Amino acid sequence: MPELPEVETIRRSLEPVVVGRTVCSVDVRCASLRKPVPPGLAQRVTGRRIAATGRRAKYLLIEMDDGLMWIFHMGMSGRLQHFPAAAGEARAKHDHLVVLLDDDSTLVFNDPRRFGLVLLEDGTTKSVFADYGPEPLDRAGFHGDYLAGFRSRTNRTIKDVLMDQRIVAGLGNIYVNEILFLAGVRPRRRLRRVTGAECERIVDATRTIIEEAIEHRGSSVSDFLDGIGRRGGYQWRHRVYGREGEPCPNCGASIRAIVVGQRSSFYCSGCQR
DNA sequence: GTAAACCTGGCA
DNA sequence: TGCCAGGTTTAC
Repeated sequence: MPELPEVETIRRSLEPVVVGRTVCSVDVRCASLRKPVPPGLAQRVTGRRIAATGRRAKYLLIEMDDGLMWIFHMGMSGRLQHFPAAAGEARAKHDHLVVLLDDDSTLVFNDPRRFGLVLLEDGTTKSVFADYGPEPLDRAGFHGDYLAGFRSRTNRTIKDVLMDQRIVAGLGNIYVNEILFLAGVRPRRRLRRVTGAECERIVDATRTIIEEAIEHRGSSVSDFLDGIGRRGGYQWRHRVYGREGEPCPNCGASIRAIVVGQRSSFYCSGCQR
């Protein structure tokens, strides 16, 4: 589910209802996610106040008032959702973490497939973000020359490169398909064969698509919900993702589906070279 | 590089 | 019943 726009949407929806709240308790109902939930997590956050929310790549950050960073990754099927006091009692299947706040509301991490992650960072160990590339919306870090600079270092496809979190952090399968359509570049093209001008176009398209997607509060392809249970709206605006056989919005040709790097890819053979 | 692995659920 | 899914890591 959540790529950068979805995680940012979750963050924005949670911020007004969780910042300033104090954690009363944490019920870890299932600790076996992609990695085990850190032992002692409940003890370390209970009694602490939530100072801020943040996001890095596809990770949601909850900053505690003692500087401890509480980090969530949604994997493919994770949700982080806030429930007002009255609604807090009903527990659903796959509710792995239930956080009780001091206004009797709850923050619940639910993840059927358990590909998600819950982490704590206090600055004493190597951060999960240590090897991560720039944010796609960071003009200073992610620009045409930066992308072009990888051309001589790799023989990978442009799609594979854009999905690599060490090169640019936060893009996933949906948005890379959309970006490459807007930039007019086929997903199977090798980065080394992509021109400098095309690198610029790809960076521009990235900005356009990601900003649009955030504006529309992310894509609910099957079941994405934000932090207060709302669906996103960007799925209705996908130009190619999931649209095999439908007409290209530009030229009307039939959208094709192929597999690139084991992931479904969609493109228009008329508009993308 | 490429495939398989980790899981569950939904759909044809 | 089999295949597919927004992600990431690990093993040939």
